[in-house]
Amino acid sequence: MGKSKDFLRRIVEEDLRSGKYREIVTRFPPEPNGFPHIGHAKSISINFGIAKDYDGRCHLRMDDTNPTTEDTRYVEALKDAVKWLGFEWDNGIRHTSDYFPRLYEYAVELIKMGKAYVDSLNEEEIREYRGTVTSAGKRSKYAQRSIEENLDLFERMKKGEFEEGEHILRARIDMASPNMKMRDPLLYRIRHTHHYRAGNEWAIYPMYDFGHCLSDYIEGVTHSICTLEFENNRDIYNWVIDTLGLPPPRPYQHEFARLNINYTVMSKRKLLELVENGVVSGWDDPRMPTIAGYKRRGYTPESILNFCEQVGIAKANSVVDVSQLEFCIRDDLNKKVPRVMCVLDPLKVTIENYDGSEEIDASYYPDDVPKEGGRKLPFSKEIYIERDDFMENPPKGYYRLTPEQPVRLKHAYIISCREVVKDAGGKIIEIKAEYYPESKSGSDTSGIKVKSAIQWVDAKAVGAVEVRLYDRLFKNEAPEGIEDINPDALKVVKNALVEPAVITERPDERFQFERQGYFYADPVDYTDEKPVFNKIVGLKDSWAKKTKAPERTPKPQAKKVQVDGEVAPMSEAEQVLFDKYTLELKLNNEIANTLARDGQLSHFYEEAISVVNSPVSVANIVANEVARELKDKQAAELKFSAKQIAGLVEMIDDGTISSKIAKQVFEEMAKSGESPAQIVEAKGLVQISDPAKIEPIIDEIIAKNPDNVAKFRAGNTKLLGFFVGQVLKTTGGKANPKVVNELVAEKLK
RNA sequence: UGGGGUAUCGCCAAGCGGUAAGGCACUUGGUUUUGGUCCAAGCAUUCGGGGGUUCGAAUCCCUCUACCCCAUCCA
Repeated sequence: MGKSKDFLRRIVEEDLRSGKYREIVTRFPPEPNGFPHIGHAKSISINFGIAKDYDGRCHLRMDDTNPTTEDTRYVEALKDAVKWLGFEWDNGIRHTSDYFPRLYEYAVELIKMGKAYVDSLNEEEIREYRGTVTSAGKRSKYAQRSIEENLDLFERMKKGEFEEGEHILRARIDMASPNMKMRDPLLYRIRHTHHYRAGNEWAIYPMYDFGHCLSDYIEGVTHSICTLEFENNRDIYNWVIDTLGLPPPRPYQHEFARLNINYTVMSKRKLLELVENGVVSGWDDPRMPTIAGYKRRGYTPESILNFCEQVGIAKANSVVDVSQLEFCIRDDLNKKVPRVMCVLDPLKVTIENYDGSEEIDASYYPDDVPKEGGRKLPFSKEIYIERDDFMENPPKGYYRLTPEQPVRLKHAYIISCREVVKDAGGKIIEIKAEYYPESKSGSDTSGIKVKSAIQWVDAKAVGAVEVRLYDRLFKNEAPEGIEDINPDALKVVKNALVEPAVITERPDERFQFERQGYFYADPVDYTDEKPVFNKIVGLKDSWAKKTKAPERTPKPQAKKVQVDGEVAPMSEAEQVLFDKYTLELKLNNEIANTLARDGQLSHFYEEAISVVNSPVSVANIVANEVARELKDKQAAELKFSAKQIAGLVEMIDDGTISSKIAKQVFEEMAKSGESPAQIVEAKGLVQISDPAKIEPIIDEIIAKNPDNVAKFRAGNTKLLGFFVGQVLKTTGGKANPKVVNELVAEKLK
């Protein structure tokens, strides 16, 4: 039952198994031009996670090739993020800028090979010359320059003799490539800018496509994992390494889908916009999807990592529901943090029959959290409860305090409402209540049944704190930018009332405020004089769900109509073939169509039927199996011949082998080029059709799977396949499936 | 429009010719001094559509459709 591995880990395992690499080296290569967000966390979790899983190493490398946008402040944020998530990078932080000298040498080498040239077109011309996605580009006249001239120019570019934009180094690949990225990509540009690390030493800086692959190579990276939008860049990645002829081991690039979450934005540009426009208080605003933001909000590294694991790694663009993230943090905090009481919107309750005061022992943790610890709760005549824990005219199903319904004060006594005091405007300002002395929590002999227990705080022993209630930053599921900001994403409660132990004992930094949610002592603004708590996430609230109208209406959304496009008409020659196949050879339309439209296939087919007179069987194999092999190969590259296919068909037709075995034989043939008869002989693949041989096997399988037999008899006919499959498996695929099918159906009746 | 990708439940996501995993969300019911947690049950006769091959297809073949990426001297 081994848990299924993601496709990257599968590749890594295969590379290890095949001996391609002895040790796995990955890297997390951010550009230090912004704060890392939860999408980076996914990348960190993948790269460091894989290195950890396979006993390899993971490097942290600043991909700092663009001096105009990068800054050391972001480097720090990146380092913090990785550390906070609990990972250690191998042997010091690395920088692409460390490799500038070596990168320069590689570029020179490319020039010497005639594979790179200095172009002097201006920016606009370069764009024009590149062509469009549907039309080829044309090469610059400067591509004619001699190697010597290129060398000289490039060196002078490096020395800073030219203005920005005057010259540029390009690879000489193919200006007509269908892959736009391969149309003589830019390798080095001139930048007279101070680099935050390299200073003013360089006047030229490598482009991503040149610097990245080589940095990976230099570091001995084996698996260069990046996001989907770099798929087109993979060709350059390989081109650079290949044409430089770098000795193995060399890295290979693999792409996965970046993380998206609804109700949030994930691009550095949009995040920067929020910061610069003051929509949020900074990169670490608790509403930001940055790692710094989540950290300040109170998320734990464990919850983020767990989230990354839950969403998985695949190649399909997707948008994860934010509720998945919220689940992860609740799930983590539920088993970790102390429960305390805090009243956000206080309503005074005077317990008229209570005098004096007492301290009540209360555990920090509910019974289902196996942790020790507790505190004293001061209790007296005057307390505060949450305003919405009392209703004068409650709806059906309301469990809390009403004029008719008593309620328990969590950890303390049961109270009943005796009188509702209102101000001139009719607003309730106080409840006068009665308590039951014998109802004390833990020694309740009152026999009174209550529907719920609510949080409260003692009026005299209360601490006023600031509580910041955060909600999702955007009101739209797929926000564009500032116009979609949720105006209620932050509500500040200036004077929330919290029980004293939270502040005096500080048993933790994170708390569950009972019945409300999880909260975090703000690491920046919290002081003893003015404690500040951030709401991390609310508790699940099935009452609120029932009360409020469903906010996301199911939206029936009529089934999308599938439009069927036009099929390109056949050429005359194809039509002639098609007619011949259907009319003369009695092929069905689909097979005839497939064959007739593909020159290679029809050719192959004609050759095969000239050997064996079985047009339909041959057609089936050619149109299905041979077509697969011919997808990314030329007919000349095939290891097998039409004649061999004919031989295979003969064996099917005379019953020597079943079509299932035929597939197996075909695969072997495609790989080794041996004749079908040889393969059948060597592997003993002759089919077993004798019921006397098959029946005992069926009996055995039936005996071994009584559950499935019962299910089958109860009407789950799909299970027929299961039994047939089992029989085929035990016979190594040799049992005649038709016979097996009949026998199994018979026996299970 | 050329090229490169991707389509499995409301949202993620396994699956690689033989019984459609799992998580989130949702819906019931039970436990509960948190309307939390926990527990039990229910959630895809069907895998973007249509054909074909096969005893058997989400998986193989053909074809159509939809969406994403590429024409920064960004990464």
